[in-house]
Amino acid sequence: MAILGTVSQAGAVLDLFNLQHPEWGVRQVARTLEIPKSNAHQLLSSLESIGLLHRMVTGRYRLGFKILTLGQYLLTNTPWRDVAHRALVKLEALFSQTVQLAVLDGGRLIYVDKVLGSNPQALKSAHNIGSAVSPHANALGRVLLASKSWRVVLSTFQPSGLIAHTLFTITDQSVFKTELEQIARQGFALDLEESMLGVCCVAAPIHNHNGDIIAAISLSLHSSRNEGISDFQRDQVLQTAALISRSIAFDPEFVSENRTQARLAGRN
Amino acid sequence: MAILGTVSQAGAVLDLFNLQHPEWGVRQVARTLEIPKSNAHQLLSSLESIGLLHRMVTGRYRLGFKILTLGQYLLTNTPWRDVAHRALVKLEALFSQTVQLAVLDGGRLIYVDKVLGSNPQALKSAHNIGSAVSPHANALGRVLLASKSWRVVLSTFQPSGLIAHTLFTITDQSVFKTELEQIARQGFALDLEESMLGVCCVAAPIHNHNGDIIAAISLSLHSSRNEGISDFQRDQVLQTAALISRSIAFDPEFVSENRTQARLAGRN
DNA sequence: TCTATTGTCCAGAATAAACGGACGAATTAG
DNA sequence: CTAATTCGTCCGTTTATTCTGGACAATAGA
Repeated sequence: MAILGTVSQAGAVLDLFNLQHPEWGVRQVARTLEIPKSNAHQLLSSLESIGLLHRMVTGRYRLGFKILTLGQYLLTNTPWRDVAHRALVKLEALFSQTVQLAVLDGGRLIYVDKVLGSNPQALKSAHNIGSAVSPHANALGRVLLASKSWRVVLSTFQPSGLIAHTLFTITDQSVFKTELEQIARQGFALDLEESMLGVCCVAAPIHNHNGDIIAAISLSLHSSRNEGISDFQRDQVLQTAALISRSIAFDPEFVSENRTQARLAGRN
Repeated sequence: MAILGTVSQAGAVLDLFNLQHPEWGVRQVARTLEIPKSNAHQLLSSLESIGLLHRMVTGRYRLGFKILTLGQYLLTNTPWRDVAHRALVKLEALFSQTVQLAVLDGGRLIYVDKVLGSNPQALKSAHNIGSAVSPHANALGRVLLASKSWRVVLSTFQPSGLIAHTLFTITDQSVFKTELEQIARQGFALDLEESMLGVCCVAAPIHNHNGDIIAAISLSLHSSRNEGISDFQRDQVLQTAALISRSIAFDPEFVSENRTQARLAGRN
């Protein structure tokens, strides 16, 4: 174990920067993190020196554009994303409804791709690439959580608990646990107006060649809790996810990629 | 001064991850950075704990998806990007040629937005959002460098020097300095097949309300060094950049935004 | 099955980071 | 226009951390 305290603090500083607080000053950071001003100043200027933060002429700090570069590296080096994108396009063509792709990282559901539905009534409020939300009130999040141990799942909604988004959101832990077990058995998750009123989703997991769940896709549509999702829609989402999983597993490019690159890099 | 050594090293580790090397192991990092294995292990696991890296089941590391989230925060909190995007759309509609938006950060030119030209002969090899290139052989990069001191400019192409991309790339430092001085005087930069054969660009700077150059836009088209860019095209790019600058300067949302948010945040 | 390489962990030794205060500059309030 | 507050920056001392090399088990390869 043993995590470097300095890096941990640098991470805490980075976590201060979000949609509501795009810009931070030295004393502001010091107050919020309850550390001396000198320490906050060191952390901010150090993070600037490695490009993660950008120092304004006012002496205040914002996120650095280098983050975009790292993000592009990440997206480019995630080959299953291209496979999934093509499959999502086909799925959208079938239903004219919004489809999305997401992963679970750090206990948060992070959207990685989307295709907006061409149907005029399709969901247009889809998340941008990089949007992070709590996974519990979401078909995508739950289908990804279903493969994790209950201990890990618990940590994703601590300390705030299962926050209700609508009156249908599951807020009881034991009910939620039963729900996850059912999702793990049936291999897909439903969201019946639990994240947003009038919106229902179905999500299915994507596996890599080891059988691990690495991502999930979903189909979202305006529907009531009673109407829900049709069996045909659900099956098509499941089949699309299975198709993506198979492409990843059998395409030699993906199976061997990690090892090949590791070997090449090791030659240095 | 005084930059935290631990953060500096963490930055060096982060910089290892790029398009060619998406995945790194402990000993591999230790060899490359010439640090003990234990140290590399601590840095990697610490960077994972703050979400910047993701640990594979093999024990190797990749960039973490949290970076996408930070990138989305950055893009959302860069309001002039929306203003510029609308202007870029109009510029593309006028010429049907590819237009791009970029900033200078950490000595690198980083692309922030683009609109691909609808003309079938338009440049389709535009950079993705987040792409980072050396600024010297590029109209966008040079118009941004022109506002910097020569000392800063020098540091952007050290230690490799002015690398030639085509036979027209300026590789002599004194010639390059003269070129930058001319760009600073005339307020725009040309790229006549210096970055890619058969491609010419014109770029103009965007100023904020303080007069600082914060970004630049460019128009790219297939053209020979002799044909170059027409005066009309150049003037339209200049006018578009000026329009964006004025929108930023006079729109009260942008002028007061930083201070307002600072004040609100300070109330905590 | 045997070998080489990997990620992980531990305890002493070496060094960096944390801290509080002082300074000048910038901004706000009167 | 002036005064007072708040800001970012810097420095020297105290304190705590990180760094290092080696041993271990697990894994992948021959």
